[in-house]
Amino acid sequence: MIDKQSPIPIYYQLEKGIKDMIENGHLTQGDTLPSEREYAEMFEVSRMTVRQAINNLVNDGYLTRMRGKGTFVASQKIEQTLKGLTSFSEDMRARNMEPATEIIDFKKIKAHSEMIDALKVTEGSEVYELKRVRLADQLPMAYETLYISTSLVPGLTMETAMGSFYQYIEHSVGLRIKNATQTLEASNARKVEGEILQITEGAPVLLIERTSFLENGIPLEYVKSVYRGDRYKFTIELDR
Amino acid sequence: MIDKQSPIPIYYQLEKGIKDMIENGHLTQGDTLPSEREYAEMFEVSRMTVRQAINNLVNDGYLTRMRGKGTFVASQKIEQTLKGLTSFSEDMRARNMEPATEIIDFKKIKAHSEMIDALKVTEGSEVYELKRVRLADQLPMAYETLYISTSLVPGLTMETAMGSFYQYIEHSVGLRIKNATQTLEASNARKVEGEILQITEGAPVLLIERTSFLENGIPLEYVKSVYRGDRYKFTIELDR
DNA sequence: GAGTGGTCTAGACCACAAT
DNA sequence: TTGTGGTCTAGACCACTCG
Repeated sequence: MIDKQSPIPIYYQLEKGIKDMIENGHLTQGDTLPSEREYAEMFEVSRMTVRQAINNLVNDGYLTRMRGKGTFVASQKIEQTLKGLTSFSEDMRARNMEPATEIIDFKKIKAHSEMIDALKVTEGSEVYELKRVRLADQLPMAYETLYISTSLVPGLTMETAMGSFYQYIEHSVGLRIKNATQTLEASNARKVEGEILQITEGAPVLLIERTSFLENGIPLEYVKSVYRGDRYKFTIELDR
Repeated sequence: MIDKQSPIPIYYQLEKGIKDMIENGHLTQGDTLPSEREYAEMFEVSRMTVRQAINNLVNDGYLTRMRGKGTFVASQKIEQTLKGLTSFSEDMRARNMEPATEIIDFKKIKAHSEMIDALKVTEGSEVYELKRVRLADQLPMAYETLYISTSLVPGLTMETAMGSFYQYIEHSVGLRIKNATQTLEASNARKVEGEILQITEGAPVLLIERTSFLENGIPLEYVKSVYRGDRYKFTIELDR
């Protein structure tokens, strides 16, 4: 497992070895790892070197340490999915609700100032405008307007627009979404929003705006959503 | 700057010292820090101890290292402050607004069911209840009710309640806040909230609930806040 | 060549958990 | 009391940058 002659740092070899065991299931949630002194003896390295490997895995959330007890494989998944960027479909499934979509409108338009800022496209270039009602367990949950540059995703169709946009982008187009900037604010439903969401005009709604970015920093989509205030609560795990 | 007799770890004292210098502007973006060996000599500690402090700051995005060149203050702020867990004061300062606080009420009460769930205290144990109006540039921004177990922070006073609770906890009490779970939802101002926030009853408000945890996973505080919907927009950076 | 961060050693004492 | 992780020491050699 460890080659002390290798130019690859020992701590890194050990780190990768442990990480692999977690990822391929040889170590799973809650398992106790050998103690730091055991690892040190096993591979004939210093305990500080072992600690460096384990430190990195703790920082990355793979392991947790408990003084006096030991080092354990972290729980992952459960807390993991609360953090991070999720699509509407993923979000609803995590809440044990069944997502669905109704398309209200889908067309190409000329970009205007709002999108030029968000998507960093040039004035007058073409973007898709997609308006959808997002349903959870058959009931309206959100009304969403999505803008994407046609040059990035030329083959967008009605069919793909029905499902999870993130799934489509990542699996079919092969682009990887890296991060997003999101804002949330409270407001009142306007008349048209109330009709679509089946709530009264003026009822509380949560406005969410999101710009998603690819790995190279290029903006992929700009989405404005209106969520029913009585049915939707946004939950997030924050680290300090 | 460093007290070797203190029970607070040396690396943590140094880490905090450097972080403070960055946060109050004594060190700014691009500045070169003293080398690890210089720090070690300066405070008569081992270089490994210095490295532990610097490692943490690098992981937190405050510093960057370049082999053969030195250690530098990272560019941060812009993206950094958007992520992560921030106090009201930190949040407002990041928006170039001046935070202030008015205490409405501060007392000890017996825990009831809501707090028993959130703070994991036993029924009937004592908690502080602190109600505050949070101001930004002299105007009401949020109305906040905070619960903390008296056993964790026995010395909480009116004076400390005036400022940043996170600053107090981290700098004076010496506890380290690790993460928090936060929910956001849209609602309407109730009568009393409207009066305090100087908005009309029924005006849109953003309800934020937060439970903060220490490093050992113990819940520290449970906070319910009502933010003015017309003045406050929550912004967050999400990774996929 | 001098200075920097990157890695590593072989110990040490402490606080904490379990027995 | 034993074993764990948490902190710390006083060195060492390496790879890299820069003058």
